[in-house]
Amino acid sequence: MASPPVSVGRPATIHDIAALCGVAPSTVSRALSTPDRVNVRTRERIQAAAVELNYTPNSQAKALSSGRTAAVGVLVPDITNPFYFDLIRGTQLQLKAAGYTQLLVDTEESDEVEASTLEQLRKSSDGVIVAASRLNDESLAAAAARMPMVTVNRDVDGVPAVIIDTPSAMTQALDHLISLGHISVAYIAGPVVSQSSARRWAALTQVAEDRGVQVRNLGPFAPKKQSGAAAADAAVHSGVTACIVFNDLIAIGMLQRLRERGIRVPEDMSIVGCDDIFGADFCNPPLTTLSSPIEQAGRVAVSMLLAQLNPLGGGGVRSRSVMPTHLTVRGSTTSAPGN
Amino acid sequence: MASPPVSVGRPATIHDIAALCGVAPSTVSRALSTPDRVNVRTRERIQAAAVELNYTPNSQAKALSSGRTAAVGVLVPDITNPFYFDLIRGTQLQLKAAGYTQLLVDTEESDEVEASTLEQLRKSSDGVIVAASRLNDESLAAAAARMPMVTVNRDVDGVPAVIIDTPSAMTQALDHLISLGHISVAYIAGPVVSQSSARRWAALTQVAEDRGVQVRNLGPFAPKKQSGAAAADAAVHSGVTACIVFNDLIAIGMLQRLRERGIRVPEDMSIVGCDDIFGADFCNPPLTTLSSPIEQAGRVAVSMLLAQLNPLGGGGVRSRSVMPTHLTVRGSTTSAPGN
DNA sequence: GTGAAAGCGCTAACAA
DNA sequence: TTGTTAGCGCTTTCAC
Repeated sequence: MASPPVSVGRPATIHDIAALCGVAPSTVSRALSTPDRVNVRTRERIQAAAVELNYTPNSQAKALSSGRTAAVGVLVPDITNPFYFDLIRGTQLQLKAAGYTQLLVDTEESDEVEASTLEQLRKSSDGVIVAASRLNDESLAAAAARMPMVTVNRDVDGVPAVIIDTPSAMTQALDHLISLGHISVAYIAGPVVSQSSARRWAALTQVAEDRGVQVRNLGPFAPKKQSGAAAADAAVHSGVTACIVFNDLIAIGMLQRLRERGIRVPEDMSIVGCDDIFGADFCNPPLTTLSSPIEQAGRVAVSMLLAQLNPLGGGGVRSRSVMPTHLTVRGSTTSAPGN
Repeated sequence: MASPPVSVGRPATIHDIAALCGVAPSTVSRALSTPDRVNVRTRERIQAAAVELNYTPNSQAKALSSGRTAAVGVLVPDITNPFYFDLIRGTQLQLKAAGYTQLLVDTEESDEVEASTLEQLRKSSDGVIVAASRLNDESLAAAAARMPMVTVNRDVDGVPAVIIDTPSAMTQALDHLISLGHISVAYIAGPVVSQSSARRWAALTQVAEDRGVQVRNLGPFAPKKQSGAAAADAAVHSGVTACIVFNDLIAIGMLQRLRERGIRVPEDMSIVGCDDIFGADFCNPPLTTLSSPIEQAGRVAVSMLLAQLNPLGGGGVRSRSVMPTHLTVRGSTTSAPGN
């Protein structure tokens, strides 16, 4: 690589290019952003000059005058929850491909942080993707009315969403347990503000009724591995022989606790998690769980958001996208105790 | 909360406030950013009006005129590597506390992506934190000369850095293995472009020489769990009885492979990882590994960067910060085979 | 202590 | 096709 002939001073602007080419700055602007609206020869001169001067557009200036920031906010409640890695990677890849910058924010499971972040992002981004929002429906709908938004794992009227196919998931999980002979099952609930958790419980009770088995609700528990101990104790105390757990973080914590207490999984207690996070395949014992294409969910969310931003012809804007789920069975399989 | 008396139209600007208060826009600007340069009474009127109009400064405009973006880029090679969760959370918390926005980018283990990201961030951020850079020393130093930078786990002349205390880490790991009777140890190397890996190997050979034991270098391996299978096979084939592994991701992969092959850990082979990532405590068997305060490393990196940005009085700018390490021993402990 | 005015770098009418 | 002219919302001299 030849050393670039850059004047080491301040970064080049369209004015520098304009001067070098003997044209007006606006022509440079056009040549660079709408090339077909400019004479081929001048365009090429300008593009060459841009390269020579090592020009990079100033995104702030662009944003200020155009009103578009080319940035998208991505809000997750807890960045240390592995569930969000794949989601984040999905959004990041898709956003980058579309020329957008991702502004990732960890809202720390707090509705206040989430609300203030959204307010701030209203000006500094073109739209947001909100995963597992902790806001109530009203606040979320209000925020969505003020800025382009796509939610993930959260269904609110009028807000485009990517969600997991919960009914199918719960059906697969419960049927699996039933096939092992379980008739008394607990649902280990997540945070009360988690719509995912509520949806899972609702779906589960429905299937349970249909199948004629007992399910009981235990919790709520924070979506952390540490919560697993309390959850495990509660499950054991309740006398159930199997648990469907809000997420794998809690489920893995339960596995650890049960092992400490000498309760064997799955011989004495069956556990089914949700999400198939990093770790679910190598914990001890390996965790049976509900898997979904999360990275793809991230990409879909981005596509839906960009469709809102650039409503060019073709199909309308999808308002709801349901990701498939399947049960991943791991470890040894045993009948329910007493069978 | 009373419903805000906001005109639902476009967001308020300092002009709106100025009009409402009968002062000049510049006075509003001063009242809001340098309050002491404004008469107490006008200041209070202005601040009240700002609240009433639900004013939020436009960060783009601020950036354009002031040259400061109040944003900091954070680059990691692979966002799905749990090692970076804690780091990212550390940077995020500290940045938010200081009023900065975090721009997180996954550089996908690619030096090109990293370089172009840095170039782009030069204009759109006030500085960057680069974790485990895949750039060569020259490029990285050049980039650091163009913009405020702090590296994590990467030591380059003239670039402020937060690093792990590698010599101590390797000493602890090797001494632990020696105390179990091992005399033939392999180092499972990470990517060739990883300075961390090189540093660990260098430190390890030094300690090994001092202690009079054999260490051999196996690899390189990609820092992914999938690489663990090849690494495990290589280790077994090499005849060593213990491995010190570049990172926990690979180490966990090795655990899985060894278990498949019926090779017991630690009875037949001892494994020591690095990083103590999510999963190291609940994998099977639990992983003995080297732990460091990674979230704190993130916070320290931010502090060092902000010190560069606001070189106000007090101490000078720290150019190097070394995080402590300790060995976390997990699982059963057994003597080396043959002892 | 406050106002007027000149930009920051770019886009977007509107003319030419 | 290209140039001219206004701004986008804010900071920052420089006067008053």
